This record gives sequence, C-alpha cells and structure tokens, in this order.
Amino acid sequence: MANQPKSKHIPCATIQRLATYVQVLENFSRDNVEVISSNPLAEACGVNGSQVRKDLAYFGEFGIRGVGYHVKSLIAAITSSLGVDREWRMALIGVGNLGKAILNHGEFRARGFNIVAIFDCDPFKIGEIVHGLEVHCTRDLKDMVSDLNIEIGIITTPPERAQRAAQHLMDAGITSILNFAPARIKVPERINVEYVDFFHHLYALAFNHPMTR
Amino acid sequence: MANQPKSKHIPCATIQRLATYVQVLENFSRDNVEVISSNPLAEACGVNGSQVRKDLAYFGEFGIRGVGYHVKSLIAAITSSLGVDREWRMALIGVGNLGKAILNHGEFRARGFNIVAIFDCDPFKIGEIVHGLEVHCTRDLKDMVSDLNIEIGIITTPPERAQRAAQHLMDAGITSILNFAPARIKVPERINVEYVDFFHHLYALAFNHPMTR
DNA sequence: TGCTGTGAAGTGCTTCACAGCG
DNA sequence: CGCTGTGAAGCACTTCACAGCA
Repeated sequence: MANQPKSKHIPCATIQRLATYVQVLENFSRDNVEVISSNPLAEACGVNGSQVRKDLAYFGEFGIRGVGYHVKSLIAAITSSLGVDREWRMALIGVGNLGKAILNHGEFRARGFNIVAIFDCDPFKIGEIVHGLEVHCTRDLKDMVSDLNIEIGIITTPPERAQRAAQHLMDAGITSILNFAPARIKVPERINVEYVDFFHHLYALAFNHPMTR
Repeated sequence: MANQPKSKHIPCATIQRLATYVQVLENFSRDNVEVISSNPLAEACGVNGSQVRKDLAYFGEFGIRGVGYHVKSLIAAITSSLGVDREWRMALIGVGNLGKAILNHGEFRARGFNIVAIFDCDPFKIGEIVHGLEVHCTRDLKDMVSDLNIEIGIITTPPERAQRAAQHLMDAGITSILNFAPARIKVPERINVEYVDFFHHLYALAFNHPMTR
C-alpha cells in the first residue's frame, strides 16, 4: 500500500506529531470510524491539515485521493514507519516512588515496551521483588543488557545520581535513554536522550495563566 | 536588578528552555558555583550560547558584561519572570495508579505546586483517603475550586474519560490543564492544555534507534 | 467532484557577528 | 579584555495553493 519512504531529513516535530496521530486514530478506530480525511484528523490533533498530509508524505503515500485515509491501515503504516510495531525491551534504574509507579503502569507492556530488568544502587533494595522483577545491583547491568537484549534505558533516580545511571547504561551499550530525573545528563552525540519533566509543563501553564500576564 | 521586560511575543520554545535553565542553575548552585557565563550554561543545557542570552533578554538584563550571570539572582529572576515563585493550587481528577503515583511524588509541593483536592467519578473510591486527601465526587469540583482557590487541573483518568474531566474543570472556571491521559482533549482557544505522554518519548527513541534507520 | 500529495511562499526560531559596557 | 545584549542573516518548519488522481 505504501510506496518506498522518501529519503529526506524528517523534522523531529513530525515524529512527535505522528505519535499524536496514532493516539487520535486509535480513538477513531475505537469509535468504528473506518475512513478519515486529513482535515478532521488534523483538527482532532490541533494542527493544520497540510501538516498532516506533509508529515505522512515523509513515509509514503497512504491516502486515497478524493476519499481520505483508511484508519486501521494508517495506524499500521505509521507504527511500522516509526518502528513501534515490535517489542522493545527496557531496563529501569532507580526503584524509588517514581520507578515503582512506572512499573505498575502496565500500559507500557500493552504497547510492546517491556521493562524486563530493574536496578538500584541502594544495597537495601537489591534482591527486593517489585512488580514481579528482582531489583539488581547496577554492577550487573552490562551482563543483563546483553543477555536480555535490552535496547532502552529508563532513569528514575534522584537528580544527583542521573548522570551516573546514564554512564552505566552507556557502558552497557545502550544508546536510547528515557530520563525522568529532573537533571540534564551529558552524553555523546550518538546517544538519544528523551526528557520527561512535569515541571517544564507546569512552568508553561503558570507562565501562560491569565493572572500572570 | 532587572529592567522592565521587553513586551514582545515570547516563543514557547523559550519558556521550555527557561525551565531547563532553572534546573541546571539549581544544580550549579548546589555545587556552589556563584557566577556563570552564557556559554557553559548553554552547554550544560544542550543549546547555543546566543540562545541563552536571547531567551533571557526577553525578560530583562540580568547579566554583567565581561563577567556573566550571578547564579542565585538569575534563578530568582527566571522564576519570577515565569510566575513560579509563588504557590499554585491544583486539583487532580482520576485517582487511579497514575494519580496516586503523582500524589506520592512530593516534589510538586516542594516547588510550590500543591495538590489540594482530588476527585474521581467511581462511587467506590469517593470518601477514600489518599495521601491525606479525601476523594471527592467530580460534582463537588466547582464549589471546591472556588473555595480552595484552585488554578490548575490535573487529569489522570483513562483516555475515554479525559474529555469529561476537562469539561468539569472548565465548568469550574479552570483555564490551565495538565493532561496525563493518553488522549487529546477539545477545548476553546483560551484554555491552556499541556500534555504529558511517555509514549511520545518512547516513539521518538524507537524511531531514532540505530537498528531502525 | 473531493481530497491527496507537493512545490512555492511565508513565518518564526536559531545562529552569527559585533557593538557596547563593566 | 571578556562577556553581554542585539540587529541582521540563516535556516527549518508551517501554511498556502493547486495540480493530479480516484
């Protein structure tokens, strides 16, 4: 159905939006919408219709002129283009409150993002079982990463230990890191880091709040 | 110390970076760095030096030529410019796993973002005490928002109930919403919504992973 | 006819380069 | 002399407008 992907540079803003499209398309699919055109999809995502068409065009021609996009095939096309239509195995470092909350979340597994090993440097936590996984010493990280084919690392340590956690992950050959710790980490160019920080969002809300202006 | 702010349009990319600057500056301050110039600060934040200077210039002249920025005053200047140097009172809707994790997080309160009321539409949860707060029926939201001076709403419901939660918040006069539910919500122009979605970040990591390219 | 896919135009953010000041 | 603050240049993303196809 899709042609071969256009080999241009793809803006990272496009990648972010594709994730939104999948989310919204899944809701349409749940409501038994079978076909959708770019404008209503764009409106549901809070963007412009051309934007949607251009974003999709980076990966192929998924639509039917005069009709629109078939919802289910479009979901399949996007997830396949992003590489999220397969299992991804992840390790988590820092089994505190936040780490436990993420382990309990469950939605990760449902989407193919499996946390298969958890680590902490606190000797009192090592050996504890959390959500069916034994807490390991960070020293074991390297061996377990290769044994378990882990590709993504999640950091949920306090900020002062985030850099060391990142170093452990990189030493183990991990190149993709999701960082929940409220700290920037220093990494070489080739390592991908995504930051999740609630306060960034709260700061934006506070700044844009009517009273503040 | 600061001149009056320049009254230009401020890019929202700037606001996001300011949050990062605060985070990084606080780390420098913890390490007893007293003065920093734009280039090392920029490097720690992963951006360009001019960018830092231009971002700060939107709000005033905080630096000393030939010297740099005084770390503590700069933190104060930024937090004051963003309006995050005061208490913000928040309501949370959806006391499930994620909601409870956020209530337990504690870091919110430390930064002046206080969750002062929690709501759920499940009758079995109403009356339950979670982290010192009684779970209320969403019907009580309007009264409690005005009684408790709540300005920000947090949505942690399942996706299918996110829109209704947003409606409750808007009916109560809330104009700032932090949405953790994996769903887009439809709101009028004047309402500010920030989305927190872990999967958006995981999708980006998956797409940029070496094996995928 | 209606909607996609896409070059061209428009817009806004980022980087450069340097004047200006401590 | 060094670093800030800032106009101007550069670059990247977004939007427009329409050709092209079902």
